[in-house]
Amino acid sequence: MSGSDPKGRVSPAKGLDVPALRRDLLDWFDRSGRDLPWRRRRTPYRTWISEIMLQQTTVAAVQPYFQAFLERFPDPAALAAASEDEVLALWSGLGYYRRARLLHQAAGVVVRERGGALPDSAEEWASLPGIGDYAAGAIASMALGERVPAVDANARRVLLRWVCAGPLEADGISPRELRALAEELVDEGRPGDWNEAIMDLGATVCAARIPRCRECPVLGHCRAGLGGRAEQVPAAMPRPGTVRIMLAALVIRAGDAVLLVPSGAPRVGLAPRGAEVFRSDFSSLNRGCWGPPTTDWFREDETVAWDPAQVWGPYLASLGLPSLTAGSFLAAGTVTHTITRHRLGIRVFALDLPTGGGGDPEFIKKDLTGAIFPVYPEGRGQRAIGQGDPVTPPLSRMATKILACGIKAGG
DNA sequence: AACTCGTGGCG
DNA sequence: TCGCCAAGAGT
Repeated sequence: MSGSDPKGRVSPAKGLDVPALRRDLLDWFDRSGRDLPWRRRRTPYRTWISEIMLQQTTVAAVQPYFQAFLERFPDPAALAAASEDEVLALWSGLGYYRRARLLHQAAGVVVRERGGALPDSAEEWASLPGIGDYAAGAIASMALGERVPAVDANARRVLLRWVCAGPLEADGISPRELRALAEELVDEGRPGDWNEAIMDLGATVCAARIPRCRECPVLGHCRAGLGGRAEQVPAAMPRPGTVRIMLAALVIRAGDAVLLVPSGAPRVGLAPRGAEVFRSDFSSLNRGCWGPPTTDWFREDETVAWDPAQVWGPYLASLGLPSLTAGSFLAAGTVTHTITRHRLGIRVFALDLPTGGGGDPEFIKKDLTGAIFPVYPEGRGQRAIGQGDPVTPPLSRMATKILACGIKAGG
């Protein structure tokens, strides 16, 4: 099954006409490659930021974040000098917040241990936090011209389709063999363009579902495509099923301020009767981001009643707030949100505290070691909730949804 | 080595 | 509505 090069060594190229394949794909890339912000001006730093943001994230979602991030942090020194909170605030809504924390850590390493100079080889890049084999290869090839592959899910799918007629064959190819194939194929003169071309092909033509083989510039080189079995390669990996979860969140407002607590803070609020705790440790979820206080996550059936006074009463009493009746709470509605495989139903309650008395924001801040931030009602000045305000802690999208629900219901 | 970590879009 | 997918890395 393996081809051989002119010196007779076994080659992993599996009979591909490598020169013709390179020419056909790069010609297509020159004609049809995507025009993306990080390609307009190629620098190692810009490539680094874009590659981290693009992990498991669509191009459309990344674009506005990329622009704002580079404006605020134009170089590694600026990024390293910022607080983690500020980095996370610019990441808010993008998801996978660990990426932002590792990026910030890596900038610190670059400044402290390398005098601010970014690595100049894939091997050195791979030693930085948050940089794996893929990102190291992508940055080194695209921004430094090093002849290394960048094997992400796109490249893996494209290469397997080229050399395998069906899913069983693809299943027989080890990660080592795939890596060897990828290394052999990288164009000597244009390694970065080659890697980008494979990813563009995978994103726009050689898609995971419903590949558009009739539009493919390299169909003639593709065993799976020529056999009409591209969609079956590689075989889908089994995934854990989704889990339905319920929780409640409390939006405590005092004037134009809202109470926020760190995402890893202990949950507050009692379990509704009949609900089974699914998860109570959130130390690794949305780490570094803030949001309104919430309960644990519960499994429940439809009959469970969430009485806000019962759920939140003891918590509020522990803060020394005056006793509150059920009428003090506003049932703001239910928000749905998905976090990886968890489908959340969030019952949002709002509670207005009188300002100027025992329940003013400073009082809350002191007793909860939480933070407060101003609320901007929807439509006023076109500002999202808390976004862009220097006192605003980083928020996850989940927190933003909860706040929007509570604020909207409150008028 | 399986599991975790966010979010939005699409068929 | 729902499952699948997207420029992965760390543990």
